[in-house]
Amino acid sequence: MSSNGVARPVLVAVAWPYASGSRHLGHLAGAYLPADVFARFQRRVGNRVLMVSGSDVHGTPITVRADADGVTPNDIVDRYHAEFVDNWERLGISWDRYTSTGTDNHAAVTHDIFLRLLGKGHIDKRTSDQYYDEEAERFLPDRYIEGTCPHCDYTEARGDQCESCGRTLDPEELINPRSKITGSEPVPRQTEHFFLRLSDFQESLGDWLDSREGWRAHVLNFSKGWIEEGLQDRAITRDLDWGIDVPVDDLGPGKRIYVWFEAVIGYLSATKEWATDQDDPEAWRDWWENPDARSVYFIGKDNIPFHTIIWPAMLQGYGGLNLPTDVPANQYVTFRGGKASASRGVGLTIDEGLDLFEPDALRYALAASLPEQSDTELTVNEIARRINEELVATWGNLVNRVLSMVHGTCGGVVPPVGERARNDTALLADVDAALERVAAHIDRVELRAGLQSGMAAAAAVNAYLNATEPWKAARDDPERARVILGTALSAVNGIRVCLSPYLPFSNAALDGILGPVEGWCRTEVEPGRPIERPSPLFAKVDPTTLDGLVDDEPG
RNA sequence: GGCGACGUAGCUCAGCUGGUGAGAGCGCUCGACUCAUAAUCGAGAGGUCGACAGUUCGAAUCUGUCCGUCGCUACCA
Repeated sequence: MSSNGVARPVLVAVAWPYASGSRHLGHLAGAYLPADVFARFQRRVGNRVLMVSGSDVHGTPITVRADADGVTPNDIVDRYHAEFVDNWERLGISWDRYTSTGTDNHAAVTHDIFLRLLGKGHIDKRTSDQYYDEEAERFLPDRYIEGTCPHCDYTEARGDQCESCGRTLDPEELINPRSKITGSEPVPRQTEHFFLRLSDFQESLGDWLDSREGWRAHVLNFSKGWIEEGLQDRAITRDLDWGIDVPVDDLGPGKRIYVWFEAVIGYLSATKEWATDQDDPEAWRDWWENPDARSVYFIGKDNIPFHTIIWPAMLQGYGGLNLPTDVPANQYVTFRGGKASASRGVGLTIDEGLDLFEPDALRYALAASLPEQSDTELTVNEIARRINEELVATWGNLVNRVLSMVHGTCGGVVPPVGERARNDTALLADVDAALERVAAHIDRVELRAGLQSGMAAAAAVNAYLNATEPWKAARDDPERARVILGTALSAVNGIRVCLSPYLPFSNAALDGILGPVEGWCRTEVEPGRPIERPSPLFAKVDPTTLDGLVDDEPG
């Protein structure tokens, strides 16, 4: 909420997962989990949150994958879109709209932006030489050309990169190039493509970036680096038949809009799709045209230039739409020192993670390890350690110990508040301070620190219980025991609000036990409310079930 | 090759524009407690802040070189 307490529109824009394969825990920690924590917090403090994303279904890698599997691109897309939707469901990622770039609406919005930029002269048409497959009668994207790598003599090198030595290539460098489609030798031929004139925005983007405050240093550094090197105009069409068609027909067939030009437009088109679905087609404007609106883009660091350069350039060129308020890109989660990659079998896919751990437990472990400042090394054992030694031991156990005592010594009901002593009110003041600390951290997208502050409050309640020893008071001074336990219960009820953006499932369970809490505050649990014998909020992970898993195998 | 980072206690990480004797969590040691998922709480041990050189009254923090790791390099997204 804004400082004057007025609800503010907050657009939570989240990287569009690419439907070419399973997403892994690195993606989850990089974008989806932080976005969800942030969105849940913003909703709870009363802001008007719209959290949008969808599956990115176009582009060359998907056609390559389809060819390799002997199926259509649609088959690939349908398979992984369904998997993603299932992932989000199981993880409790609270989308307001999760769609895909394959909708008519998205194509229409993309065309609108393309045509506006074309009309304003920010898109122009250029001629270049490109390899052409005469047998297939089509131009070839770099990835569809294979040949021998000039650096390492690997014979299966692709036109964009050699997978053997890892160097990036231009297709002209390949020795004995051949078409991946027909095997014939491709020949250079003139082709036309549309270019986004990024150079038009060199100065305005530089000024904009210079005026950003509170952005992460690595995000700003990287973006300014692009500006300093000089922005190059960039082709935004490709020789492909899988993608959004070009809304002007003077390029001929076999051309599509480049995925990255249209994928970022998804943030806008998904918002419009949501509005239409609300029977309020103009509602999207509140997040895109209202100067008080905030837009926060959750992405991994590999997507930085698309969100801090290209998309802002498109928005500036289009005119009248809000540029990103912040792009708190995360670094990488690494496994065995390398970037997680489902395709190379490094790290766990989201599916695999969910098969091993409860959703809240997995969310906790990842949130505690978010790569906000630097790459963070993760292993399955580290996840289990976070769950067992931190989540279960400090928080899960606290809830269980308090509920058990209330059940056992207060006649199975929440005791009246009674007369609280100084140490009681001091504890509650600590919890209230924690609520403010956590809120400040989450609002600045310092999610690790926010979680840590919440856990510190839980540890303070444990210390309070050790000091006040209600189990002894229950024998000597039952009235005092009831006051202590009522105090502890109130503290728990505040802390679970601190943790609710991170742990939605267990928070919902506590809604059932303690009654729901609205807003970002600590409330007293209603006296007289029955408390049954509790069962643990989280199960401990048995480490022996993890033996021989992914990160113990050669990577 | 070029660009951007990173290398801080056993592990995972904080340390903003240089300045009270270098931090957190976990692990470890010792102690307390026994309500609680053998959970909790307290105390303690443990670091030449990658190496070397420099700037400075003073550097983990600035500069340079080197070593190591990683990412990006605009047709992967």
